[in-house]
Amino acid sequence: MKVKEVAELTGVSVRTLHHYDEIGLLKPEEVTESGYRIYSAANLETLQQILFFRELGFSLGKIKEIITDLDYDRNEALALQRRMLVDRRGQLDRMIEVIDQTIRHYKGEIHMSDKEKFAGFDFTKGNLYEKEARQRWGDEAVNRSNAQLGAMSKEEQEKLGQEMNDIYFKLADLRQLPPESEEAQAAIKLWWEYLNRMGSYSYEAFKNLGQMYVDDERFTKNIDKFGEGLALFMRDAMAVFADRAAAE
Amino acid sequence: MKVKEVAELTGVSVRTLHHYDEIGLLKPEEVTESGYRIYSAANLETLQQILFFRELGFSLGKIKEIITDLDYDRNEALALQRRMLVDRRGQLDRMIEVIDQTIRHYKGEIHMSDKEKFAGFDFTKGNLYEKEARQRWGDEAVNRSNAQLGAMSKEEQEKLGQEMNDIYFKLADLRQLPPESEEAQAAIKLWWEYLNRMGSYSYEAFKNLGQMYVDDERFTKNIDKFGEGLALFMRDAMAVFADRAAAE
DNA sequence: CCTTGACTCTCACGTTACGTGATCCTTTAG
DNA sequence: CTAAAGGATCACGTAACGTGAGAGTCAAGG
Repeated sequence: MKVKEVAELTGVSVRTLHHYDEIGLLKPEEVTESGYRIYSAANLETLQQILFFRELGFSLGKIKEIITDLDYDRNEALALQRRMLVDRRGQLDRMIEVIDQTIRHYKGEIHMSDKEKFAGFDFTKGNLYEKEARQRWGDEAVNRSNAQLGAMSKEEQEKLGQEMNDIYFKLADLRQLPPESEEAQAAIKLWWEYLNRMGSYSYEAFKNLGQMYVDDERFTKNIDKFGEGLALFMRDAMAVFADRAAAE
Repeated sequence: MKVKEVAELTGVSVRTLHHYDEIGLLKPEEVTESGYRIYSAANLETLQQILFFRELGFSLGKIKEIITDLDYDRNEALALQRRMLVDRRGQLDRMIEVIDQTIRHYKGEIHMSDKEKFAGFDFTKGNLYEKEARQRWGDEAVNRSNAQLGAMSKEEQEKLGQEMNDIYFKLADLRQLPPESEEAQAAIKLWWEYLNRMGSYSYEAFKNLGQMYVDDERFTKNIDKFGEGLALFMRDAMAVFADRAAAE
């Protein structure tokens, strides 16, 4: 397929395709000797991936990193994109809620604080890659959770995925603070509660899981995509949390 | 409130506030003699509006046009924003659907055409202002439709609003073509069908409605916000459509 | 009163992701 | 074989801020 065809099929401009070629994000499978770009079916699939990530607010640079990642897995990516889209939808829901409130506010039916008026705008802009360690939790007793997940409704699954995202983001935001700080501990408590909804953990297991986040580089790598040093931070916070809880 | 306070409350950066001041989009209520920007509660409400429109993809220039419009009505704007957010959510739903399909496609469970793979990406990017003439249709027999609307479920209402939007956008895209062209007629047919779901029209009434779009400047103004000359284009296309249909 | 740290201001250049011609070459349909 | 349509490559333009740099301001504490 030539540029215009691709452009019309996908809705992006020809210039955009040129641009993506220039920056090495999407190089056409073939270039004729006259210089024409020819795109293959595989190219189209890559483009689809690119567009999904772009819609999710990733910079082209990040997208390039992601899709040229050596162990990039399309299926994993799709699952991730799905969760993020569901997240986005949830955000929109909240914004719609805010609008409804605002309308009622102007009607004098209710009162809204300034904070509430902007509650819909907490864009998780720090676009961070996920790739979710959960799939890789073949080690710990976490495979149970997958079985559980299977038994859950789609809605419940989405809710959980969203929640997990939120917790990671929250933790990433706090990672400069000392792990024993109140905020950190409050956030890590959410993580504890989250995990325990997936299958029960002992304080020991929780602490060990944290240790694994830094010992096993697969975990480290994935977690740190939410923010440099997050794995380390989580390990420390989880240890503090477990120790304190056990001492009670 | 000073800049940082506003920034933290609303989630925008200080630089962004500076920028909005620079381009005259949001001037602080007051500036101290030392040059500090002081924002009022009214400023915050304006900012909320700005952020909603921004989230909906409007350029800052457009937003400025909109909110400095003399007969700008906050309540109308909120209603409009709500509809557009619902639209966006619908788009996300479609994208999620596409992802689900794609996943199944890779699993080999189903087949997807290239077209289907990009079905979620028809971003109605031509960000155009609506303000919806419907509210102003006190003239024609269209008040009936409002009564009907009242009897409809929220979901149905949203669906209709979305559909209307889509039709306007489509027509705006085609407005350079001759009104009797196939595409134009196909699009105007959608409009005919849409209206007839709201209450039945004679071909005569339909044609007259089109004429009104250019005669009554309130209509013209509102319609043309979807694109310069759209009202004129619609009148012509509607006339052709009505004449042809009546001739059958 | 004075210092200090947290804010604030104004340039002013940098960045991202393309848009928009201008100019020139290829390809394809009649 | 000759347009018209599509493609290519510069190269500059734009939108919406980000990111220091350098300098003034303000409230709290010593």
